[in-house]
Amino acid sequence: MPAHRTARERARAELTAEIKDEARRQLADSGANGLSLRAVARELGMVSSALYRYFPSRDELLTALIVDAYNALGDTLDTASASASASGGSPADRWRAAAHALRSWARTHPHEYALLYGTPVPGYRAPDDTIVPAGRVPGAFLWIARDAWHAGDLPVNGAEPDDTLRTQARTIATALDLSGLPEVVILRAVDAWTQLFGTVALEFTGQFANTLDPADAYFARAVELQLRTAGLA
Amino acid sequence: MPAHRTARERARAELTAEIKDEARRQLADSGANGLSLRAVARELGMVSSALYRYFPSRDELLTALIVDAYNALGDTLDTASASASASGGSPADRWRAAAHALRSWARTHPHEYALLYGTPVPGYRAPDDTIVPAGRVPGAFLWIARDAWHAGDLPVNGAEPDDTLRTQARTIATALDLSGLPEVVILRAVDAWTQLFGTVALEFTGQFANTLDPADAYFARAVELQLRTAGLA
DNA sequence: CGAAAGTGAGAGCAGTGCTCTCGATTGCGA
DNA sequence: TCGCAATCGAGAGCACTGCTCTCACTTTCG
Repeated sequence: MPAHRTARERARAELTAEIKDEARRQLADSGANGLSLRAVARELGMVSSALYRYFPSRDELLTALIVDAYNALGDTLDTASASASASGGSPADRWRAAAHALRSWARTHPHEYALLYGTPVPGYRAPDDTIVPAGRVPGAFLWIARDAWHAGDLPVNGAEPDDTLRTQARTIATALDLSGLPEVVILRAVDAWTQLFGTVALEFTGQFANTLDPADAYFARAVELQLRTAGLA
Repeated sequence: MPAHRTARERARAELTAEIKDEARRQLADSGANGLSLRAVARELGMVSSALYRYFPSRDELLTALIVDAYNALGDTLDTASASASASGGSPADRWRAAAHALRSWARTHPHEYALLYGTPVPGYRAPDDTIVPAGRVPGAFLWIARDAWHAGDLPVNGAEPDDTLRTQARTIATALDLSGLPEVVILRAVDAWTQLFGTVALEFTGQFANTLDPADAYFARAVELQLRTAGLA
């Protein structure tokens, strides 16, 4: 990012960032439904119509926030995974660290988590700019399996998938840079990711209320099951 | 439901039902965000303020729809499970039937599914009237495990849970009428339910797009994994 | 029969997303 | 350096929302 040339461009970039910051702030304490363009503008001391020079619609603003949130979550997971690795942890330890980081992020950023994995608000749309950052989240976990495989720590077993699943596994492999991994290994890692996601999603939507309520113990147990599913333990 | 006494009571019950029907219709093609009290009233030929005689707020209307949706989903799962059982299916077959029924319901009722398992919109609320019907959904699956256990089809193995998990498992047991089941069996069934939910949720929120896109094959595979997790296969 | 409760209509408040017009400012090419 | 064009903020306005309050009318029940 080079120094912005004209004063206008600099001002525009700054204001765009300020708008996103204020929007993130409102998102954090009112949720996506409560995010109001007018309120953002008000808080920034400008009039609402001026905001449309920067974001053509409320949905575009939300999309920008979604991309940022995916990246923030991706960074969090990468950091957790990397630091577990740096301190001599096994692939299983990395998975544990990343899994707990995911749960923790969801709990500390509920509205952003909801933005990513909650209701796809309007009529089913998946803006193209979101799919790459979105992939970083499962990626953080699949990459652990990849590294374990390359280190020879991962057994190849389990039923051979059929053709459909094989080609879909290959699609995942190319999208997430998992070349060389056998399809079975990929699919088992996906299975484990699915389990992890399910646990977090159930807790998040309150389905554990009154039963598994402080879900710490169950989550820890679920992570161990994920490790067995993925072949990491 | 006895014949309603006064004409007023009858009219009230009918109108309440009509409001919910119209609201459900709007929900089905606009989503929860698009549900407008005024539009419902307009469609019913009444004025918006009159609607508040029947539902004190938009949220109350939504809560009523949520309860109905939980029950509709619960009925669907029960039916699938029961008919698999009636045609001589094993517990595993019942789980398969119910699991596919769950996915199918989610796909055919996306907005209602989103209402149940999507963003908990405002600031974390779980109206008490929803928690019993909500329990029917995991219940439909845990009851399959319970029946299999009583039929002696379910092995008891796996690591013994610690105290926290034991008592939480017992809470689930009393809430869902699973008396007699060992905690390990309950927890393994919960694990399987978590996996199932995760698979549906990931597909639903579009996380499989461009990778596991027609998710039929992967879902079938995931169900088999659930059966092994629960000990049903 | 008459009071009390229930009901619908209408106006109104405060808020929303978004559009359009109108000056003012800025930037770039001639 | 000057002038035109692009960009920008402000303001008014449209069509909508949830919700409240008042007022008249009807039903119910003591």
